[in-house]
Amino acid sequence: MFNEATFADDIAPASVPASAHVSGKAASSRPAQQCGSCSMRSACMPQALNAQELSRFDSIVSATRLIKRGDAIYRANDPFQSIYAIRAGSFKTVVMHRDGREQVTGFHLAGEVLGLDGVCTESHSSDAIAIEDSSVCIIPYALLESMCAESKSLQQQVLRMMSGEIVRESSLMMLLGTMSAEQRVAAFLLNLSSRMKARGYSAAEFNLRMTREEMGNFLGMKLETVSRMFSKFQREGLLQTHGKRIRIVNLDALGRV
Amino acid sequence: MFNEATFADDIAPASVPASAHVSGKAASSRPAQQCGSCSMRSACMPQALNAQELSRFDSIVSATRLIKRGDAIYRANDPFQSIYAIRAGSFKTVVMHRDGREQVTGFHLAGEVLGLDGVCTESHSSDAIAIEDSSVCIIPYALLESMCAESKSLQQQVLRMMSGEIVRESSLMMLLGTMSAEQRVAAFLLNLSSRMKARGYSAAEFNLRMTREEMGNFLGMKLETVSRMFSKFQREGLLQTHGKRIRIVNLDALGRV
DNA sequence: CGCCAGTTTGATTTCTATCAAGACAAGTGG
DNA sequence: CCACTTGTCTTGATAGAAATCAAACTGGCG
Repeated sequence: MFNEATFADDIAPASVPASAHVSGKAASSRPAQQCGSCSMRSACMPQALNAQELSRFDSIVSATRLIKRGDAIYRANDPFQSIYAIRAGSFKTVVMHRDGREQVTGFHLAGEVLGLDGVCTESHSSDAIAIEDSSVCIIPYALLESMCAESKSLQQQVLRMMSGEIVRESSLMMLLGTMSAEQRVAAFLLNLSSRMKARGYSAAEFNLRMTREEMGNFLGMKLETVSRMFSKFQREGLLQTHGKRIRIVNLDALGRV
Repeated sequence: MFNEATFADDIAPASVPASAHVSGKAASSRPAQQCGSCSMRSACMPQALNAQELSRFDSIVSATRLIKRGDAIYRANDPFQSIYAIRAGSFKTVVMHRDGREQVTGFHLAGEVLGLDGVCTESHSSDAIAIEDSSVCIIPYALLESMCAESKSLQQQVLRMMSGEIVRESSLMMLLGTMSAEQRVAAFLLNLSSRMKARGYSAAEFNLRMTREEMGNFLGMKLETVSRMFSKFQREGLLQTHGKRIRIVNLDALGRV
């Protein structure tokens, strides 16, 4: 049975009562929800829109879709038609090399938008794969583009999102290009911590949704190295781990690594 | 004396007669040129515009600016006001870590656009530094944004450019995250080769504008390693180097590394 | 001509990958 | 309920790649 992800095992944010989530239905596509009543609204794309724009925006968000763990919203070379706002759950985006090696280019949480890589060539250049049962809002790009021409604030929002993605990727290049394995893992944990916090969850204690191998593919190292770094931080008293359960004991020290 | 970069030491493309370049003047800012008569037009931003849009676009390109080797167009944390189209020359973009380590996030040639990282926070997140004497067109972002609201083709062009930058950076993450030093250097040379070719220069023989250290900072390795890989390719008969002068002897084999 | 930034090359160290084995937890089916 | 599978994670031993340290070479330029 499909259960919409609710971070039930993390410390829930006060602003997201469990009832705000739609109870699971196995259908893979459902009518759109209203952005105005979505629990992710403040973190999501239409944050900058006024009431009138919001209702217009609602009308172009055609549907939501449930994605099971391991399934893809889109894959590399799929024709580009829509972008996707994450309503609930988490995803990884992956670029593949012909020889099979893969690089995870990001982990994405609720409120974030996926698929902007497709604008440039009208086909996607990465896979977007759910790392837990998740749901997304489907935003047809052609309609979004049209509405951008009319709404300056939406246009600005889309451009800002794209630019933000560019900046995010630059800092990942910095991580991959200049940091040691130890520093990369620390930076990864801190980044995740602050994003969980921004969503109302505890910054110190949360569950990782990805495996050690996926982390390694993201951080440019092998899963064994990720594991060793976790053990190291634990020995040094910066961290407690129990499988995917993470507890950051000393956030400052982790930042100084 | 300032000499506007003309790749005079590379094999010149037939479509760019030397006279197309403005002769050097030490002034750092000059009136804008007309995009319609610019030798970079086909490779540059306004490629998608019709005559009327082009003239409107010309009017928002306020000026061109000469940048000497080593000087920056903008630096991290500078307020974001304009984006810059490279008329001639080459740049590197660099993100700095507090501890002084730097990651080169890209090398940029004529026709490419710099500064889109600033849209998201209204301040730049990287430095853009000329690696040879260069010139850029200044495109005030506020005006560009306004014109985007009116010209669908310009809006699309800007969105495509941004998306292209996202894709470019993803593939760089792949390079940094999964490839050996040897493969990175090979990929770098091939990439540069194809970009030189796209500009009408020889794909096989060109001058590097950056130092070994800058390449290393880009490729996530030390300058000595870059040098060793060059020597290795040379021993294997894939490449001939003489300082910054590069001659790719076996392009296919370089692609199979 | 000599200086200097940039480059090449060699010797050694350090870090991470690789290979291998075992631990652990969750889930399955008998 | 238990044996068993399976996927994930941890840990250790070793190999391999790149960094570091050091020295010498090159070519351009004042």
